[in-house]
Amino acid sequence: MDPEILELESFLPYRLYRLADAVSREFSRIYKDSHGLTRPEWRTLSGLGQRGTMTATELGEQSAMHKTKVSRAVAELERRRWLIRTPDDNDRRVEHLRLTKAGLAAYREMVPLAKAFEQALLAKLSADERTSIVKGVLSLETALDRR
Amino acid sequence: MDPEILELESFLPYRLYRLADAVSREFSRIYKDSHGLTRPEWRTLSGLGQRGTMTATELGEQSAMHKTKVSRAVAELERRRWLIRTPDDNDRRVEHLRLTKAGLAAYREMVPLAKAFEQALLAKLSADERTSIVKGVLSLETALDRR
DNA sequence: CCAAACTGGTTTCATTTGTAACCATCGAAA
DNA sequence: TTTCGATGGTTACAAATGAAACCAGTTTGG
Repeated sequence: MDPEILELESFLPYRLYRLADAVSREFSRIYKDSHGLTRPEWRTLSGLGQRGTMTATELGEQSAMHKTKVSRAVAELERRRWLIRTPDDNDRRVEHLRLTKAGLAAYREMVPLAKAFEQALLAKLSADERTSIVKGVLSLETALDRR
Repeated sequence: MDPEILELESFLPYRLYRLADAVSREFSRIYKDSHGLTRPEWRTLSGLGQRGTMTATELGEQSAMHKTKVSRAVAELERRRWLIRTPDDNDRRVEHLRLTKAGLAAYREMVPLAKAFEQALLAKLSADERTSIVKGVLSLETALDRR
């Protein structure tokens, strides 16, 4: 392998990014086409749907989003009346977020679609390949965590 | 597994995206910190460094970028005098792009860093895990291609 | 008790991006 | 040859993003 040349097509960071981008783009149709949500909005909805109540900071940690993204996503979901904020009793900087009935309804509507999407994706792989991708992703995740 | 709830942390599209994002962010320091390049600019440089001469369309195909990204990246690299355009003899819409000496120098400087980055990343994994990630990514790539 | 450092969250501003419209030019078909 | 649809590439505009400044409230250390 020529050390002067980098073969982009086989360069792992590039392949990973391109793959994730393609998958994410495809998946985004579920929340974008149906409800016009952005990715941060979807993640916020999803996080609150899953956990019930969270603060903005917690949301950011759970869904790997910068706090400005969280802030804007929360504002938009609030505007839609899909979530409400309740001030924290002890710390007046903090607000607890949770979905309204409408927000929860939207979440519940999309969850099966999301799961179906993932299933369909994995269904294109052999059992062996499924093991590989899950294992490979996990190992890279943990490798990145400790550093 | 509760069918009403989606566990974001174990949802493959999310994990894939987060992983690629983290890796890409880390990697971007190589071209951003040293030369202030954006990702599309880096990919353009990289594509031309690897292949020698390409048209904008070919660049877009090779590096999975939308043509507006290519167009802007090419314009910027041209402004830096890192690449030059030569009109095609037969088709006057087409231009062939190639790196100048300065562009090539920058490319040659970054290639070893890029390779070292990839090596360092893979070095954190066991041989088994390395096989998994490569195999898993490949299988998903081909799964997405045929559709 | 008070200043200084810190934290949760928002806003501002510049940059990046995506979509669509656009301008050539080309190729095929009438 | 003229017309019309496709193609290579750029541009305009709106929306999404990131960095840094910011505000309010909280904790810590002197």
